[in-house]
Amino acid sequence: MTSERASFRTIRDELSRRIAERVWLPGTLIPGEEALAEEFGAARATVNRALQELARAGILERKRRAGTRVALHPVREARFVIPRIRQEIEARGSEYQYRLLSAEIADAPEVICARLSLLSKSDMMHVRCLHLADRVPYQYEDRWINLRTVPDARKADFKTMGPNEWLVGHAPFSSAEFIFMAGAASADEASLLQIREGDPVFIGERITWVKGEPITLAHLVHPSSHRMVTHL
Amino acid sequence: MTSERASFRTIRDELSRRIAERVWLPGTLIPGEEALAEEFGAARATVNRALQELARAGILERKRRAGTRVALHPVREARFVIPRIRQEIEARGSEYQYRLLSAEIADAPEVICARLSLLSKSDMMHVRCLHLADRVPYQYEDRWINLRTVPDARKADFKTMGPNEWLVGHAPFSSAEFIFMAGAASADEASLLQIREGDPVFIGERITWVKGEPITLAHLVHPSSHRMVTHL
DNA sequence: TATTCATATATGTATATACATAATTAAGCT
DNA sequence: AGCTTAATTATGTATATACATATATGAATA
Repeated sequence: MTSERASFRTIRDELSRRIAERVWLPGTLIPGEEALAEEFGAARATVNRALQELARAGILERKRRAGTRVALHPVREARFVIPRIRQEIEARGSEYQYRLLSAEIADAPEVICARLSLLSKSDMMHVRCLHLADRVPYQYEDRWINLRTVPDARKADFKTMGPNEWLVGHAPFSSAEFIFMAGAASADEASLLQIREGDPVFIGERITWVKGEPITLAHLVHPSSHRMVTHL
Repeated sequence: MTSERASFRTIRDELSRRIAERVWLPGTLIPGEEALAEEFGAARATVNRALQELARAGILERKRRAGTRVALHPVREARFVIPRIRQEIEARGSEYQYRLLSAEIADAPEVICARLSLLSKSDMMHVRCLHLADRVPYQYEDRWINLRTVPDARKADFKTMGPNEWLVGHAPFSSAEFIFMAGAASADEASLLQIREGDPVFIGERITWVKGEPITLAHLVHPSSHRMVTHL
């Protein structure tokens, strides 16, 4: 059809186009891999790769023996980059600043333990800090670190480097949970973020694990001017 | 090594483990495809597939000639499902209810046009509606639909079906932008969501396009009890 | 020293082939 | 009819091979 060389990208994009432009309506059974391979003058493996990518993106549904059809209820997914505060701020062309508020070994409250599925309250490090963009408060971070899984954190110096940045280099995670929500600023948060108590704030919570063991729980508070943007 | 059959999953998981457990530290140059293929007793293509998946997940960085290394600054991404309100509510075991507030053809205000990069204010459909979970307000939706790209929307009956649901079936999108933020409830929003004016709300904005043409802009407002949860 | 160029090399992709696996359909049996 | 079993079929995966392509490296050159 196209004079171009067959490529899984070409095929993927063409199929994607047919779906977007409703040549193939949702629910339609599309031709099999063999047929498409012939149509595009490509090998079945090449078509397979294209189809797998589209299935992974959620716009196709594939089943053995039954064939491939255009997703009827496309459970589509979007991605967002897991923000790393320094990069996020510097990428906007702003100057990044960091201020440590407190860092101490302390017993974690009930709530925190429960969130991390920890039985013991002890061996926890509590870090509170502030991230600024162009000298304006950008994010208030309240973090608990599990010293059982990351004992090195005892020796970490959080005066110059944020716990996030430190953890990235010392304790990679294998799984994570992210929660985003809106809330009202507490008195503490308000004074730190230079807003008024009760003002809306954008809150991100992040829990990370390695091999099922909880590493850290971060509670991240932004003033309501913050926007989390992502594309598909 | 393993007595199992070689498989790109086995290889992927094993490499993933080595990275998570810091056998290979960030920045390390890992063995080439040939070497890994030999180690796992698999073909290079199989190793390649495993490596490509890990690279796509952001934990490996690959460059031709230079080889593959463990990402130094893992720009990791997480995914979230693009919420479809009815499914979201029913998945929680709640009863979904829908209430149309208004649907009319109207000129869009400056702001809306700008967001959609539209020159003309006209040919727009403005829909406002409310989604409830177990009879409690769950989301207030304020949506503009571009009738130039989706003329069928004139004939759509938004009394029984939300515009989101209708659009899913009639105008698939090829690209989208999502914005999440916190805000304060306006008087209108407050009375609809049964909260007080000024209370924090979680706001999602969604713009979709087909082939570069804007389809719709949705402004979605949740009470602050709402949580957007996602895993990695 | 700096620049250009050729070369080597690791990854990227395409292909034919083969077999595995899930799931539907048909056949056979009670 | 109801059940079990076998054949069929589309996708899933693995492999050997071949060539494409980006790029690091060192050699040749200005």
